[in-house]
Amino acid sequence: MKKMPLSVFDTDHHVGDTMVTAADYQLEDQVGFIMRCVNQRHLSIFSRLIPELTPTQFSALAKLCATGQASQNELGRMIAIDAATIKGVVDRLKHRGLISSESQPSDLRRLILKPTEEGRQLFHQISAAARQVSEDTLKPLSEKEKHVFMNLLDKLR
Amino acid sequence: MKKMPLSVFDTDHHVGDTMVTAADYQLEDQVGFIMRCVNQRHLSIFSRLIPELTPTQFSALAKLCATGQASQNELGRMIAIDAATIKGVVDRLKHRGLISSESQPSDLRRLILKPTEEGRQLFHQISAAARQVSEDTLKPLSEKEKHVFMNLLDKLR
DNA sequence: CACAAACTGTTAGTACACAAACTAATTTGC
DNA sequence: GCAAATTAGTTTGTGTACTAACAGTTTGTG
Repeated sequence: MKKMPLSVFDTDHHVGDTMVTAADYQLEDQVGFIMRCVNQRHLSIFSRLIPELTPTQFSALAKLCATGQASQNELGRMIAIDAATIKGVVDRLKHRGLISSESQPSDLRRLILKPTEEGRQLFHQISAAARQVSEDTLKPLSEKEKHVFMNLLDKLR
Repeated sequence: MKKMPLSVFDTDHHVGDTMVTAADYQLEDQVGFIMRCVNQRHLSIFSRLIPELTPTQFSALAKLCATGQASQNELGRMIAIDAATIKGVVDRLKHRGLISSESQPSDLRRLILKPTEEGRQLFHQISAAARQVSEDTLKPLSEKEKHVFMNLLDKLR
């Protein structure tokens, strides 16, 4: 289904009393809608290859392993997660013993986060799978298409 | 702070026992990560132009206006939302008087959903803004790039 | 006909994601 | 030097989104 040529988008609208019709808005052609679908597929690939963590949790752990340490808000900013959300993510990672936190003496507002040894080990264990997730997600595209797509996607950031 | 050049990304890793290091995984180059960022931007555009509804609620209403009616699960399937999630979406739309539901006599399991007159009016009112959302989201791309991007995105669905 | 299989809707549980409102600590600007 | 602004973290509330488990209902097949 949905294989009708785009050049034709159904012209059989217009009833007479209103000029706006349902037919001139095609939900399944909208960026947001397709992105949500693509994201669903990506999520399913991710949870299959990396059942231990959610994408968000992995992002946080990966960034923390890369930087060594960061405050909670700082970590959120680095991976584009707002303050209210990062709290829950950090709590869950902390609860599982993958990261540790202690308040910073020079600024008592700050919580310094660091990956634990167990956290680092887990990250190293699954980082190969993480690369595979990206590869699998882009699998429907040719090498050239992948490059073009990533380039355009980056422009929409 | 954190303004150290990326070209240097901490090379002081490597402990000796494993070959996998932190530096060879660049979070911000991964499809999933960038898609989440693009989605954030899209969401902010959407809620600015259409503060009345969330993208999911709008999808449901739009599809229901396009088809006239559908059962709850059916509606979910049409817009790629699972049964548990669509229930909440439908409940909220119903609560706001935008759609109505009645059980289908010929199959007592089914709830037949229809947009109310108010729901149809709202949809028609905001459908122009909805098109604008897509346009604004893709604004960073040229006409040619938009076409290429949508084509590739569709392949990843 | 009977009964297993499939389907519809519901609930509970987990996990983002963001807005708004709040406290506490620090930095700034006059 | 001190009020104002900013920053860090927390809490609450709303809205997706998916999994798993469950109760009715319908249907296909033996």
